[in-house]
Amino acid sequence: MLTPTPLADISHGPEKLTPQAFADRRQPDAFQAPSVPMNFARNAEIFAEGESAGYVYKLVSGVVRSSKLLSDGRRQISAFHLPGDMFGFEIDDIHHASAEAVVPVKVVAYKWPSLMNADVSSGFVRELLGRTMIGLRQTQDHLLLLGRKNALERLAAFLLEMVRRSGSDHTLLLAMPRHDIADYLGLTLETVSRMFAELKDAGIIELESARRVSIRDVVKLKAMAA
Amino acid sequence: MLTPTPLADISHGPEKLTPQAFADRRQPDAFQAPSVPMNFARNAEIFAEGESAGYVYKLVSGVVRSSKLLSDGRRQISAFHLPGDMFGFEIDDIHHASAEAVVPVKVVAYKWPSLMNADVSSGFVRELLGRTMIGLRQTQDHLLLLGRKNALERLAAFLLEMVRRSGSDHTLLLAMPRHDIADYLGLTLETVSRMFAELKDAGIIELESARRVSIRDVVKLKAMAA
DNA sequence: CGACTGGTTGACGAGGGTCAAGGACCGTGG
DNA sequence: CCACGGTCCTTGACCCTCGTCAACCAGTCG
Repeated sequence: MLTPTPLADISHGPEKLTPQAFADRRQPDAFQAPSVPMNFARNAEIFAEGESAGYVYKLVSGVVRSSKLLSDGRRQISAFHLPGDMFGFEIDDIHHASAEAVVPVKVVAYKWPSLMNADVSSGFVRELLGRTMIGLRQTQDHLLLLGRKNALERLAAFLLEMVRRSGSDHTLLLAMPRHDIADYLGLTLETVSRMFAELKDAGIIELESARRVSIRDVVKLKAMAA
Repeated sequence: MLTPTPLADISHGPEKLTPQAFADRRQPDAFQAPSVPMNFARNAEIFAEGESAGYVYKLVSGVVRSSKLLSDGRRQISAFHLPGDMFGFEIDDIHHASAEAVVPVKVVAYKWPSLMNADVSSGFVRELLGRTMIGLRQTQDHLLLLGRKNALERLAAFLLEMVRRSGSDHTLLLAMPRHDIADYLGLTLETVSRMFAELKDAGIIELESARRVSIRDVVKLKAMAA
């Protein structure tokens, strides 16, 4: 069930995975404490689809993507997690999506006591219910985007979501490459790139670099998001 | 906890909303009981997006669709609810999707005590968390379908989902029209119709009528669903 | 019988995917 | 210092899947 550890590209991350963090990751039982801090390098896998779900994660810093794969490699990213978000909780101890670090990431892992276990504190269950409900609502909004919006509307909605969640007013530093944005929006990276160009040509955004976006006209952007 | 119930009542009869049922629907406060039985006619609105959420519903018989609309009328159905399912619970007392009866429907409504209210029983919160988590997982699976599968794969997956959830082995009575299937799968009704024809021509299904589907080759159907 | 809802099928075109080439921007090493 | 390799991004040409528009058919109800 536990897949072999693939940390091929640790070297690309500015922040290396320490031996201790590496050990934590696959054998977190070594810790007796209720919460375990962990670090992951860029593109490192936090957990994989199908793996048994022994821990819940709270993101401290960085960005995480949750995704599902089809057998032929098609991928759908269901969410980007930002600091403060929790992820990885499941009802049946099996992860039904995988989670990877988009950039170097710090998390805190909590032992996950099979959800319906009676000795889980009521307050914790309530907190989790709130977070799960919010996640469900966001996912339903995303269904509408994937099922019914065109490419330009999808990118506009994505930029607005990122502005809102990152708390910045009109300048945005995207943590993820075009390929991840494409897999989040149900498009190809080429189409995402073309839509960026279209928004730029319309004077709605400015691209200081591929990852650094300035929103020049939020009103028009909201109008495009449908 | 999860009460399994026989498949939907799919009679097409235009069972009118009785005056009492209509009153229940908009002023359920008239009832003092903790649970209120209600009936809804085909296509009747159970609650609308944006409405305040005073009740949670448990489906007794029939089929319900949950959907969201864009301002120009594009619609995405996020789920079909079958008997035993619960729907309509929200974290902030505002419905973020609308719910309508696909066929004549019987539900039981429970007063919804602002979720984070301390006097909600812990058992109820746990039950709700379980159902919400299952809903979240199904919605994430649907993201993958909408973002990455083609028309034929979508219809195949839909038919398999309906077979599985209705508990039937290989004959299926679809409660919903092509238009609803299309809005669930992110397609047009014409494309849905063409994909039905394609599956029929391939000998994988048989169409005794538009709503009555026999699965002839489940293995091939599963292979098509990707 | 006619009106209405729901479903099928065909012709056509557009939106976005595919394939390919090339540019920008790294960090590393000669 | 520049060359090199790798990753990421952009842009163009072409084409295919699915949406649009329209006609027609099947049931059902009044």
